[in-house]
Amino acid sequence: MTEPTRPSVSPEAAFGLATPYRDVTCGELRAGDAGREITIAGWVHRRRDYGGLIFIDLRDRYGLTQVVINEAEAPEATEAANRVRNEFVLQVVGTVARRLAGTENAKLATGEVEVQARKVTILSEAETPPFYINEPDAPVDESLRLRYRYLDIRRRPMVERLILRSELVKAVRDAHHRAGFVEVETPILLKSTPEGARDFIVPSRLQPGSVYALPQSPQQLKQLLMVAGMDRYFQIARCFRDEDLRGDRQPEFTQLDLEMSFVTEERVMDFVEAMIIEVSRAVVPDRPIQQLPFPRIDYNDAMERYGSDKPDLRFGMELADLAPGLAAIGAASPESATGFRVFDEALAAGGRVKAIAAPGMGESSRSQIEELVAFARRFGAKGLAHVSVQADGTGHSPIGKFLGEERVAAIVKATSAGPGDLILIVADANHELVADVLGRLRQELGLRLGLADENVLAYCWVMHFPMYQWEADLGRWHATHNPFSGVVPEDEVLLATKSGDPYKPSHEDPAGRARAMQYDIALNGWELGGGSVRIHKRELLETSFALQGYTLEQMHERFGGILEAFDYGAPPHGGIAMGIDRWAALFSHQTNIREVMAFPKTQSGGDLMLGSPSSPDAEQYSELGLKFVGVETANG
RNA sequence: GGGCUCGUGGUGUAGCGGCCUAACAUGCCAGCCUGUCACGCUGGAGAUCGCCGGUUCGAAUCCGGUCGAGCCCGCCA
Repeated sequence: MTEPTRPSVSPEAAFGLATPYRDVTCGELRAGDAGREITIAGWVHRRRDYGGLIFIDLRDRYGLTQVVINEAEAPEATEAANRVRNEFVLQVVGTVARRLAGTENAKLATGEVEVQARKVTILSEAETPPFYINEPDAPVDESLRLRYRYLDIRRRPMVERLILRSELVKAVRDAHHRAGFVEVETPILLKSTPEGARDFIVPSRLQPGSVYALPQSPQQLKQLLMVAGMDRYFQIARCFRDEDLRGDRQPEFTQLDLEMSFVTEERVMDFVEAMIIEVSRAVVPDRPIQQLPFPRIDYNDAMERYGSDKPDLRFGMELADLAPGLAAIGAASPESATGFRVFDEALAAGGRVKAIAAPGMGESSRSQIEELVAFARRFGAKGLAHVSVQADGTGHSPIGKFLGEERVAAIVKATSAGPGDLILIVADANHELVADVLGRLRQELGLRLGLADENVLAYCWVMHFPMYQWEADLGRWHATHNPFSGVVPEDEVLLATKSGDPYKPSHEDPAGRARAMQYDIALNGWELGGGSVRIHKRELLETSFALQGYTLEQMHERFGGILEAFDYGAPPHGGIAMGIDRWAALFSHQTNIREVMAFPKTQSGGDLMLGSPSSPDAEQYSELGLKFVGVETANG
């Protein structure tokens, strides 16, 4: 205590919003405050000048308060107010008064009162802003918003989204602390982690020629924390991936990362589900959760029924398999099973013929259908057949002449389509392609047709992903999600190759049928997160890595730390990572995560406000032992 | 790496071969106005149409390139 005479300040005062510049914020005055002498500060939202009487709407993040300056009563304040323009920062001293009867503004929370100014001080002047800050609905060019992000954030919608995000993170932290989790920070300067995406690299000055990698996720570290006995860890972690951007992908983003020891799949999912419910109710209490407990769907079922591993369950429009109905009718001719060659070929090659029924689209014009065909082709479909269901329930189709009435009727029946619906059919030898194209069509049309209630939160689990996908060009298995994911216990025996040597994998290995203890959480058609129970036994991990084509040396180079740690007593453990940006975006009814990030990057990875990335200066180059050798281009 | 869309006063848009000496709204500036809240009224300033090149008698308008933003495919969970 160097200042023993300094009076102590109460926490109420220290925590309060009052400051030497203001007694109240712009959002809190009510009728009951009438008569108070106050000082208030904020930005000029709008100014209305009557000559002799000036109204100023003063704004801060808490709200808007009307200030009145009456020339007859406050000539000096009027002089200042005459100079005031939009976005000036003011301090106003005055009296809170009820507004004259009939002049209240019901649109404002503070609309019953106004501040009658005695003194107006200009704390800061302002240029005319490059876009409207006081009109939340005015369209603004994206690059202007990003270049002047500090002005964009003054706008109400951004304020609300950033506050919502803050509440989301707070609710997440509260839930985890209550469940005994410890929040541990992990390094940003890290070693390359085997996630599959490109790393961001940071050159080392102390060890020239060496680099750090920014974490794609704290995956290995959280497993090490389990070995370390932390038991329950979580982190709101910044992650980095050097891949091309999308509306739902930024080069740096935030994950809720968590890991638990001595758990099964069930136990992790139980906690995560309860946590999600609690967070949802805390942050968006008005939005109903469609189904509790969350539906749990096997990966294979999700692909069969929705054509997606992140199905939007807010609407039906499930994929229907047309093959059984067509087969029941028998061959159309000795040469053709269905009468339509495209279907015949897909089925003969072991592929699929599947369809969805788009409600009310039966009257679609030729060009509207063409647009759907183009959509399907973009995702690899060779074509898109359609059947429109007539008022009498019969199907009408350009391919009807090949299929015949009976088969068209079978298609209508298989899709449960009704009058006025449009059935869209994809046939291909590749069953994954059929699912993918129809899944994308389903999602697109579900949104276009307004089938998805925008208010509903439809969470669901997707489980039992295949452990591996075959990479034909590399001749090896590749972990579908995380290379540490454990295998479903009864499938452990499948972690083998036909050849018997795990280093000689082939497409026909039993490993291809093994299911992972892997679970994804989807929300309204977005992948919100994914996790797994990990392999904690070293031998099993080595087998799994071998199947993925890693030799022992490669294994040690990339995963040496964790392999060694596993020799010192690793508990069974599992966890999950969830996209905080996506969650906040979905809570805010946004389709782009930029809208819930304070300072996002453009699609080309730049920051228009600060001008990053930028060239290092000469000194930085030499300190780091780096030299720019140019970029290879097509024409040299 | 590729496809598509956009780029016109401060902002948002219109104009899409000559009628453009570029229109509208809003903002901005000045004046008037004592109860508005997207205040109102009057007047004024403000863009050579992202940039470079080409086609043409003539280009904001057509073509090519380039830069920037967005959406998407590939990529990425």
